[in-house]
Amino acid sequence: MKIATFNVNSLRARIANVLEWLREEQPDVALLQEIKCSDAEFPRLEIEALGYHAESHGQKSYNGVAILSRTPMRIEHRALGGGDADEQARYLEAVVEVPTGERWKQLRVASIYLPNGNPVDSEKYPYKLAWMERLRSHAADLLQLEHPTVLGGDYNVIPTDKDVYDPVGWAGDALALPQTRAKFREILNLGYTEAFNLLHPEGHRYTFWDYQAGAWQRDHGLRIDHLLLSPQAADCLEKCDIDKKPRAKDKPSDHTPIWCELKL
DNA sequence: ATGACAGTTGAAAACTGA
Repeated sequence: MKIATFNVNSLRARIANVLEWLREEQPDVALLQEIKCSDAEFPRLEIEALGYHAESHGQKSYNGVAILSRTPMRIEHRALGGGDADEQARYLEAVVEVPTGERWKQLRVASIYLPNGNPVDSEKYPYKLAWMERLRSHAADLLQLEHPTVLGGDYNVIPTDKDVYDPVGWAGDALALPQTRAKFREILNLGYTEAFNLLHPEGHRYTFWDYQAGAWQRDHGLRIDHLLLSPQAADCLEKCDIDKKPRAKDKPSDHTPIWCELKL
């Protein structure tokens, strides 16, 4: 069972890259962020032609998340609680049916596009922290189910200094501030395992490289896309890795996919 | 010190992103 997350930076602008990635890597579940299109504009036919069920929580121009699954799924939530005035499409949660030999199991997944929060002296940073608290609260509720759950996506959080090429230069950024990291740890401390860090604690492995200033060529990257596993999912974790190939292709997203393999 | 890159909107230049 391969679950991948990929911030595509516009699904319509990236459709060729995304379809090629799906064909080459064959994830069973793909969590997409920054699709930047409404549900009506979602390129459903091309994706379904590759054998995926597709659900989206889209928005015109900005944000937008989606879940692709090879097997049937049902949507559980289209937003986090506690955000009545929040119009931004940043959350989608589904339960996926997983064939495991003689019987089917269920895996809960969420596609998360956590706010960036810059500039930190604007209203955007408190919005980020409030959104993280809403996520923490919901993540706590999900643990009570005691089911395998993967909360994956673009967290816009650099968890530690080993997850950024220039820790000093980024210390005051919304992605790295102590408050941001502490809120992220609060979620982990509920009982979630950050899959990549568990299997690759060495650090300096990135999922994002800015388009500017030759960041990709110089490996000036950030690790901000994460897969958080409930205890029941972490028990099944076999592999986790960052797939740098899509970032090296023509017209790439500035993010690259990260995936994990679960043996449910 | 500044801008550098890419996408969206909408038809130029502003806004957003990380």
